Amino acid sequence: MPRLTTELLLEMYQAMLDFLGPSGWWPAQSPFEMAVGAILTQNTNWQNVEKAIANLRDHDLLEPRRLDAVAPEELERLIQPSGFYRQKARNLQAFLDFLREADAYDLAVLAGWETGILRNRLLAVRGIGPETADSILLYALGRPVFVVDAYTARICQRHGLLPEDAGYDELQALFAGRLPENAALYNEYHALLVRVGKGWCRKKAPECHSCPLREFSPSRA
DNA sequence: GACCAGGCACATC
DNA sequence: GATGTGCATGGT
Repeated sequence: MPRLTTELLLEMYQAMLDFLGPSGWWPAQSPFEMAVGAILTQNTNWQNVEKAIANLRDHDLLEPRRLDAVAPEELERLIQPSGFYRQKARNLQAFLDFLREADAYDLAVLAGWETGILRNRLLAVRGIGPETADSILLYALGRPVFVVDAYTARICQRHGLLPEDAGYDELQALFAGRLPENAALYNEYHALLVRVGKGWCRKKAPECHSCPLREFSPSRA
């Protein structure tokens, strides 16, 4: 197993960035829209999420107070294309409950919260687990929190960067413990990992020969 | 028609 | 604490 250093992680980052260019994540017009997208994209293709977001936008509902006033059946209908729509309607409502109770319909209010406290509060919301909480913290709120997902795990496993049984927290610590605490870096790093995962490090038929990370293999290190 | 997608909650052992 | 299962749509 290669020794995992800050230098190696930054080399991987640069290799992906050189090859793919900046990602421009997260595609959204407001922090609230990003948070909604983070909930809707759980185990779901982003294309389907875009349809649900477009429905909400068409009804001028990408705003906490108005979305909070929508009937559950109507919310289910609008987000139906994103799949798991009954679950996700409940989850969105739970998130809106949190915002209302925190007096944070204006998400800028959350700027006054310490990151660890806020993360725990998000994790207490039904439907928000580690990845969704961290996505909201990083992409919607600009906190330096490294987001881990299925692609991150797969890439790390394929490249022998960690034991196969590593969990979310270990995976996160692998990056966060070695990289400078920088939200912009974490943002782009995660986005690049997802793009590499989609493009090359697929479950079936991986395209390792042309992968931007092909030089970072266990055999080389 | 099977497989996959930027997870999570809940039940069970 | 680990493992299994339901949730649901749309693209490949």
